[in-house]
Amino acid sequence: MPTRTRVVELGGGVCCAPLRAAPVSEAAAEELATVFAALGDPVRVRLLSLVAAAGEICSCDLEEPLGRSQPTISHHTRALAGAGLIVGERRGRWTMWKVVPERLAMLRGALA
Amino acid sequence: MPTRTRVVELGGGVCCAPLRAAPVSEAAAEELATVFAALGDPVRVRLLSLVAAAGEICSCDLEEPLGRSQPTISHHTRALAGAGLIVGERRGRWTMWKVVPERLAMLRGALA
DNA sequence: CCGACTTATCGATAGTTGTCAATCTATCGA
DNA sequence: TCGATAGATTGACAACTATCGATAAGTCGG
Repeated sequence: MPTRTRVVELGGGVCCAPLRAAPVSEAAAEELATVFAALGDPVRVRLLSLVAAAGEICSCDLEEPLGRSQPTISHHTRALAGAGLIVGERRGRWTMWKVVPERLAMLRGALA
Repeated sequence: MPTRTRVVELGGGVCCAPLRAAPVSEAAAEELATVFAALGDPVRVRLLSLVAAAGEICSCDLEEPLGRSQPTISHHTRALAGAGLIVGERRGRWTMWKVVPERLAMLRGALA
């Protein structure tokens, strides 16, 4: 059984409306919670921050600043990518990661 | 051992600067992750949404819409309150919950 | 093709968490 | 004081997760 990736819908999702506007549906809550859960780990918060600050960065340049092993870095990038917060592009030996600004905007919208 | 409340600093916290501006410190990441983790459960997302939409609501009026037992509701309100996202005020037999708008604004700021 | 390198996956483990039943504490009405 | 009600706490259990070592898969340089 694979590592339960929980990839969520991008763009066409059910959520975006502010939480306070009206009680959110179960489906929207599920999607929002998945994305928030992806940010619910300090290593991933810093990872996302590193990616955002760099604009583009490869996995190999994340190990040292985050102080985690290579498999653990892979685990976290996978989690953030599954939540749609970052995307990776394979470029030769490297996987270059970038943030998905619309995804962050979606979260801000939900918190508005 | 108590249920590891993980109450985070309110107001005087280390975070608020946008994630993308610069790699976030470990302390700031820890605080942000704690708050995001509190939102990383669909029941809590809907709970927060109910509180926000109602402006003020007691625990007893959360059980039915959320479809969870009373102890579970208490567990979730505790988690959200520990993250500073809601505050409860004991009023006679009831505990009335309200959202903490500044806390949501802090998260939006981090995602900006 | 071979060795070095980058990333992904697997397996194991320790720690965390969501859930409920049972129980306790506190408040209100009569 | 007594019974009813609201909420918190405890204990237990299943599910999930963060972490690493080992290994596999793919890519580049020579």
